[in-house]
Amino acid sequence: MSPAGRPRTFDMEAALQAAMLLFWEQGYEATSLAQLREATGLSSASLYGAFGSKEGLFEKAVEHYIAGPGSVTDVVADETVSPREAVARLLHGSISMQTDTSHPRGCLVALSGTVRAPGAGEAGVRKVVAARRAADRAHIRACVVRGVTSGELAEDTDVNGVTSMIHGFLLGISTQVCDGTSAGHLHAAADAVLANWDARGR
Amino acid sequence: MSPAGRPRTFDMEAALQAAMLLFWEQGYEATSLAQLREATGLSSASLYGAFGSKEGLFEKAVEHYIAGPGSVTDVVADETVSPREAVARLLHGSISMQTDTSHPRGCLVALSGTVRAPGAGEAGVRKVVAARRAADRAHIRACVVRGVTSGELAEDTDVNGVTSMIHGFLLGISTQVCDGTSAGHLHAAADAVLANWDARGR
DNA sequence: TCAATATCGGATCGTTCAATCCATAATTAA
DNA sequence: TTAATTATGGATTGAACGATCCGATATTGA
Repeated sequence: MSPAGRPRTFDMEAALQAAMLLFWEQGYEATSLAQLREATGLSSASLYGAFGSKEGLFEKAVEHYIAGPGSVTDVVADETVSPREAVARLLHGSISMQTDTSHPRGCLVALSGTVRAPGAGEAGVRKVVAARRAADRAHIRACVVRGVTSGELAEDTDVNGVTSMIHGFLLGISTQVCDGTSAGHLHAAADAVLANWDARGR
Repeated sequence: MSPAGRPRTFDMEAALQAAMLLFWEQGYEATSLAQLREATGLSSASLYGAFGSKEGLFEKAVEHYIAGPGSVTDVVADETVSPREAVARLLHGSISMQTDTSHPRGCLVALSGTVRAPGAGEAGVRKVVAARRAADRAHIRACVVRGVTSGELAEDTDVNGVTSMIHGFLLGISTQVCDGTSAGHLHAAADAVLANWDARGR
């Protein structure tokens, strides 16, 4: 049943897509409501009626990102493939997505909310992206654990160490892409990380 | 010979230190001039007289950072030590510095200027930190090349790939530290990267 | 048919932003 | 001394900020 009141006329998906691209390109702080209004074609009233605040819009835009381009990292949570294969797809897939020229460079989740600002709104911005980063890390760690139990990795493998190595490289991809490092070099780097995985087999 | 005119009464080093800590903690965009005025104890006139603009102050603060805490990465440019040793000191030194609780977490250079903003000032902010990142990368690459020529690394080593792996991990340290990853896990991760280096020997 | 509800465009809110101006003070060069 | 130059504190600028208000409009449930 439709809710009472005048129905919304704008396309929510299109608005979130436009907002996502803007936040992705410029970051949360540097993106103004005036820009968001122009990009989405919405008035302040519509924007605030639908999302409550700039921070609320950012959260929804991040969710849209995670469901869209950011979904490339979902493969690492797939336990039906071997842990090495999952990590390989995670790294190579992330590189391909982040260097795709049809949208802004890098990863919105990796680049946002990495500094602490005093405003209350900042904490919320930080929380939503940090949560996704923590989830990715947890999935990587689960892969490493699976690798050890399956025998792909040595028994004495430092799980947290290998996890931090892979996750660190993953996070560093974004900055490198922003600085212009080529996809080819990054794919080779991912192979180097995976070679490390192989070298740790018993 | 002293320059003509009324001499400056404030401590330039102290002012840059205060500004550096603020930019480090909050990032360029989220740091306001009012905060910078309070932290440095200077008036707008003194600030603008000495640095010209917020962007100019940021550039000087970054130089102060590079000469101070950021100097830990200088070791990778030291050609008197073996390339593996240089990379080892780079990674472990960076982790120790970034997790030191006597100052903000992470690396100011790695966390700043990773997004493109439309304003003209943004380009300048981006330039100064991106230049340092490029320099670090070049030094890492030189180490990898030295490793190949010295025989530490195999002749068929993908130089750009290994460089991107090491640099990517280095850049990713900052985000991990901001998210609370422990120094211990990161040191173990650095060892994993270095183990990769060793495994690539011929 | 009508009250209640929710969205719309657009004007507008008070605040904060980076930056500038001004009168005064302190120094050097002539 | 005097003129030129630079730094100082403090008031102030116009613009941009995020957010809200308002009258008009469109829909639902009674």
